[in-house]
Amino acid sequence: MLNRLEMLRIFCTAAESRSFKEAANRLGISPQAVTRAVKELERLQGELLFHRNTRHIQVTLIGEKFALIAKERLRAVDELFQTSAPDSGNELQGRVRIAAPVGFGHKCLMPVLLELSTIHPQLDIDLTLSDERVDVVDEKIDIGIRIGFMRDSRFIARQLTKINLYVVASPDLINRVGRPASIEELNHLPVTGLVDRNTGKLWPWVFSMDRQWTPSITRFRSADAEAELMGVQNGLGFAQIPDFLAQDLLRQEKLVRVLEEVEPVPWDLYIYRPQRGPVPQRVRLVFDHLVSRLSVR
Amino acid sequence: MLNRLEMLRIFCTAAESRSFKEAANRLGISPQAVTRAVKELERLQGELLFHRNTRHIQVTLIGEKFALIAKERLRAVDELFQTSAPDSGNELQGRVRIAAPVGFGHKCLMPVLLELSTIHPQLDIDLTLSDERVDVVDEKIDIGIRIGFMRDSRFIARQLTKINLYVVASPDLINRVGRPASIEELNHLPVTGLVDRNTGKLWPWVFSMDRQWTPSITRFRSADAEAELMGVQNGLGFAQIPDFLAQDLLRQEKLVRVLEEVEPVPWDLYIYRPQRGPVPQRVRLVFDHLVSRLSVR
DNA sequence: TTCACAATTCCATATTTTGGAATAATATTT
DNA sequence: AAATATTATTCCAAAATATGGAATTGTGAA
Repeated sequence: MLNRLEMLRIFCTAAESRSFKEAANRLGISPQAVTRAVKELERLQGELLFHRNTRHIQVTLIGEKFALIAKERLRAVDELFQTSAPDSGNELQGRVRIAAPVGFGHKCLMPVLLELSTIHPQLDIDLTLSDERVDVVDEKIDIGIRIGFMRDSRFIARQLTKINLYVVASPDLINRVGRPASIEELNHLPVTGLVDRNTGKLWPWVFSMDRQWTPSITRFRSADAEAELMGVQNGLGFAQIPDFLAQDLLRQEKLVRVLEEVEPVPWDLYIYRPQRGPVPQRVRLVFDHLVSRLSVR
Repeated sequence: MLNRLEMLRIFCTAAESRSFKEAANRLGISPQAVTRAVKELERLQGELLFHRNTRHIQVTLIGEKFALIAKERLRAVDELFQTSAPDSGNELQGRVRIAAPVGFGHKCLMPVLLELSTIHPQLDIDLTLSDERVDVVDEKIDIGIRIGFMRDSRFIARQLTKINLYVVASPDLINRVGRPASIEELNHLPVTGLVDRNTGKLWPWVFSMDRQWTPSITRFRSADAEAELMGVQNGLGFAQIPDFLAQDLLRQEKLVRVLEEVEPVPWDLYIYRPQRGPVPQRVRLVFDHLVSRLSVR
């Protein structure tokens, strides 16, 4: 690893991640690369930067101090390469780059953005939908929406709403196989699964009291939540899906909610934008609009 | 050029040099690399950083401003990699260990070191002269001088000067046996040989177009180039010796240069120092002084 | 205990870097 | 004015370096 800048970047990201794997995902590189970079940095510094074994990492005291300084200096150099877009920041005109989870984007964001676009036709909305969280994306956006709070001073964040997760199935499936009375009974019922793109594995279903359950045998699986939802509508199996995807279908009684008594505590959805530089008028406009339209009342 | 840190380093050095070639020498890289790095940086910045043609460079106004900031941030990052010196590295006092080839050491290095020692009497110069490969790491050398580039990222190297190799003999020997008109004729003339301490064999003489010739019968041989030179002065035979040993004697007409038309391409002499750890002030001082006094003009 | 998974190592493969050779352009010398 | 020398540049084959899949090791959880 001769590229010291990348070395620092990897280290700093790792220091803020819960595992090298997570850091690797955020940077869009392989875990091996993280291992290598950290090791090399440790060699250069002559200091252990992480306590780690095969199952756990923990940044050392020295590592933490180093990360603090390195982060700042890294930012300073990165800044040199940000081609200062000579954009007229005070116009209500121009591009606004937004990133959000796929399902939420389709169901909730699009309606609001379409509305906005009608009111302000000069806006050029650039929407990136992805369920992964990638640093590279964060660096190139004006506004982001994601689940979970972001502890990162480079961004300012606001809570938008809470997301409930429902276990649902189509009415005819329930007629055929009945309702599960407990989490365990899911093992004997047909289910569909949502694939985590990072790992290729299924997302575990979550329930109250931090209980989890991961489907083993599925009737259908996909990394696309909406494809899964279609499968569920057509009676392929039970699924756990977020409220914003389910609401319409529940109201139309095309889906039925089950296991309501063990539903997990709702997740928080946040909207955030980078702190960097002056915030162009148009970004503030879109940000404020999204906050007001998507917030819990 | 993916390594942005090196890109900045090259650009900053170029901005302070009178030519890309000079910058390349100072960094121990090729001029092509400088061209490439600057070009790439210009592409990234979308700005012309140098006015230049094939004979001249001139940093632009924008380039100069950029260099000013970049230099500072580069320094900040570099600093992260200088492991905090627990030893009194910041004094202009203390030992500096230098390794160099014997002949070069006597003729070229000593005058400069004596001068340095006068200016900075606190310096303790430890000079190791040897024509064998020295293990720079094990021997804890601070500064080394050797022929040929060292491709080892643990060191930073700079080209010092070029070394020409002359075939010479004393005037009276030439009167007696005449001048060789070709390399082959050396076989029938008295020669002296220089022993390679590593192998015990004679160093081959080198000529243009990669031709080599190894003495078989010699009148005198030694691993000490200056002993050989004395032999040559006293008419023992022809010898191939580096310019810095011959120059004075040639000027005084105590030696005569022959076979000038087949002299080899000059060799490059490099000075280098370990990258690792903090570079003590005194080492930097000596290094820079040697570079400035021993460089090709 | 077994299982699952993260960190790591190894290594073949892919990518990037490198500097020599050739070229082009211009300053300096003849 | 012509010749010479030098420098920036481009191109390309070779060398150096980075990359990630496969296998290994170790650990926490079931």
